[in-house]
Amino acid sequence: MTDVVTPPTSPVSRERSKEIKRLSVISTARQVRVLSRAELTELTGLSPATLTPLVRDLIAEGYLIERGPGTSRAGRPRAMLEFNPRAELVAAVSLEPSRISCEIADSDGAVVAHRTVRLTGDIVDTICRSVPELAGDGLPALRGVAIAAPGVISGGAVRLAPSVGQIEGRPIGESVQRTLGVPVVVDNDVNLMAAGEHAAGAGTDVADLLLLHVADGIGAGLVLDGQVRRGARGAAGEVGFLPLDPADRGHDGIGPFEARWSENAIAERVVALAPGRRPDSPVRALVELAADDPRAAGYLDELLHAWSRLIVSCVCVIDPGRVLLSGAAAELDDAAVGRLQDLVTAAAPSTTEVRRAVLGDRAVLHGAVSYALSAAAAGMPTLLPAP
Amino acid sequence: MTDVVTPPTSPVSRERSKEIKRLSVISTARQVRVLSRAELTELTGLSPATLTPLVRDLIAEGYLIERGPGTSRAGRPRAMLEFNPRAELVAAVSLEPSRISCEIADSDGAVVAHRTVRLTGDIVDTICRSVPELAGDGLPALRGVAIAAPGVISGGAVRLAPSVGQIEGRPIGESVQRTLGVPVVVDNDVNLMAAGEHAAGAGTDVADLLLLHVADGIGAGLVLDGQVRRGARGAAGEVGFLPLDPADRGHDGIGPFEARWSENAIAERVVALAPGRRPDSPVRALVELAADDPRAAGYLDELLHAWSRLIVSCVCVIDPGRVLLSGAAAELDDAAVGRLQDLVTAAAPSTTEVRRAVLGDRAVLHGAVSYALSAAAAGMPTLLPAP
DNA sequence: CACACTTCCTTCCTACGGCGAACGAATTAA
DNA sequence: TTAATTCGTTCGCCGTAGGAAGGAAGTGTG
Repeated sequence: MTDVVTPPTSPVSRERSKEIKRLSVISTARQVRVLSRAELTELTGLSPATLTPLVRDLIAEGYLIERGPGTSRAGRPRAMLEFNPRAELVAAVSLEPSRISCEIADSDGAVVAHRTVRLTGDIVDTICRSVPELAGDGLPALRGVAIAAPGVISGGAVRLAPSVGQIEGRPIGESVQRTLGVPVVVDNDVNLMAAGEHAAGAGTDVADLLLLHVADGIGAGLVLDGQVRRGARGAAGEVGFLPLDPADRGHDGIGPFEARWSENAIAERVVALAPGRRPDSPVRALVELAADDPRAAGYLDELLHAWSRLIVSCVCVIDPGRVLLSGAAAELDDAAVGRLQDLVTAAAPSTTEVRRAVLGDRAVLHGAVSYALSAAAAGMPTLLPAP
Repeated sequence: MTDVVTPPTSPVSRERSKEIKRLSVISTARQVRVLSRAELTELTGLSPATLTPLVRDLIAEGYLIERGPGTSRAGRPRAMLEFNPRAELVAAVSLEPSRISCEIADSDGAVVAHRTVRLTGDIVDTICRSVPELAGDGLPALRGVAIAAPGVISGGAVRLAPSVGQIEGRPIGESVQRTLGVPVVVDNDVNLMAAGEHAAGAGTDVADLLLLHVADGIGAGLVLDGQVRRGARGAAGEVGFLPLDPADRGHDGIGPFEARWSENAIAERVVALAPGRRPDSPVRALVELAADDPRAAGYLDELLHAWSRLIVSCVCVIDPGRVLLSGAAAELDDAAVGRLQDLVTAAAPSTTEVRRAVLGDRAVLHGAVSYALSAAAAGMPTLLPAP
């Protein structure tokens, strides 16, 4: 069948369209989880005759697992196929100040293996060693690597400095990609969270959303038309720099808004209101204080006003339709979220839902899974009719 | 074209991939204008054998015109093909308060025919009658219709009222589409301008840009990753609502920012500075005044500060990389634009170019052309290797 | 001027993949 | 047991893409 040195025959569409069909079946199966060939026929629009050999291949490759016959009223029962999430593994790497956390997850976002290593030596080397070790015998199923780089949210001088460019730009991603031989995506953590909430969290039902992450800094991740948008220089979502109050001043890498309304700033005020140990969750602490202490309630209201103006600003520019509160902002209780919603509704030019993000720490992981899987399907559009 | 009940043989990819190749050739030719088959081979990745019959068809259909042999160093000279812009016509319809202007343009944006009619009777009827009349015997070449609806920029109570929904939503677009049988896109004029500048103006070299249009109101059109983005409810770019100054108040459909810094508001101040007739171009008048009058210079500086904060806000949210000044904002002279650029650079978290839009009145038309042509190619992604 | 040489375009032909149709399989209803 | 029904598979036709080869139309060189 395969001669030696098969001359690369066709540049484009024959193999390509075959692969498109493959991916179409895979992604359908990934969504539906358990289905029969007959359902695949309906959902993908492919003819049964086309599906038979295709499904055979997918079973052989482990993507699909044959289950027993399903139920049906009459006629031959459907032979059910189950999607095997383990057939596609993804590595999510988080770069933190002095260490690297690395997780292997299946396409459900279930963590198969994880490890945290101190960062000694070269980042690229460390990643390229850790990932295969962790993946173990699942390595052939590795479909992609997503690397979450800090620096946009976490503030500090690194944020917009050239060093970030080195991390976000080619070097790391391309090096790892060359070594491991799978698609690699590098992005900042907030963008990944937004992708995660879109893929598996509080934004699965919409095509546009904005995730507002409040931590040491304030940043936003933006999903428009189903895709994370990074802007021309990757600085989209730098909402901590919004000039909402002429009195606020930023300094070296800290934007004016986040200088006053980030988790850090809130923590200081909370300490002033309730002297004692600096709380781990200042916003939660503030919400609790506000129940009894009028001064705290007043400050909370100030805070909500500030955040609402931030959200309204984003709505005016890109109209996300839904805003997800993440990080410290997710610690607001229902009443505070409701208040925020009201403030936004009053000032925004377009209906906008405000709610908490739901994935918490797992958002980055789910985002990484989503990135890596869609990187595998990159450029594979819908040649097929919509389901 | 339409047989009686043609039994649909294959649902999907066969015809589709053929059409993709067609469009790939057409769009390549549209860009390059004059080329040979050999160049098409390089640019599209299609094999010469595939191109021969395809090009033959395109010549027969008028898309391509055979020109004489081109020059070459050695070997058989290339038979040059010229793209015929007249092979694709587009209708651009502008809805204005009490009239409709309608233009037929070729794919270069050259106007073939135009007409303005008073709006009497039904909008849809008027459009469906005017377009074929204007197109005349070019009607078969009509590839799409783009309808520019006002209401986002022009302020007034209509802006976000339900009636806009009726214009922007299904009714008009779908009705016209059904009657004329070509793709119809409805959008607001600022979005079309942004698309126009991106396709044929000051943004052809970038994938992201923001067009800031100052008129009676202030609105922005947003191009991200090469596409106009409208947000979840089509309200992206409503930057007149930005809450940049707590003191500013909007009222019924007018945002707080534009209430103070739109062309209208500027005109009032200019009249106060230089009593007399209200100028047609208040910004230009202001710039001229500022040369001599310190008070005018002071106000101009205020204005530039305000606009710069507006621009910076947009940059913080979506990082467009380039901002185009349109409408009244395009009347600034070089010095003022430079000043604006400096102010933006000082406060923005990401490098951002500020420059004037270049298409002026023709921007909407070019945007309409771009919309209509890409609507024809909708869902036709790059199956082919990048040029 | 003849001859190679180069490059472009076309025609021929083959291999391949999609899918229509027919068929076998596995169950329920009668 | 038979009919009816639905599922899945095999067969084979057909359309198409593209490799290979060959004509076409020039430029250089002896």
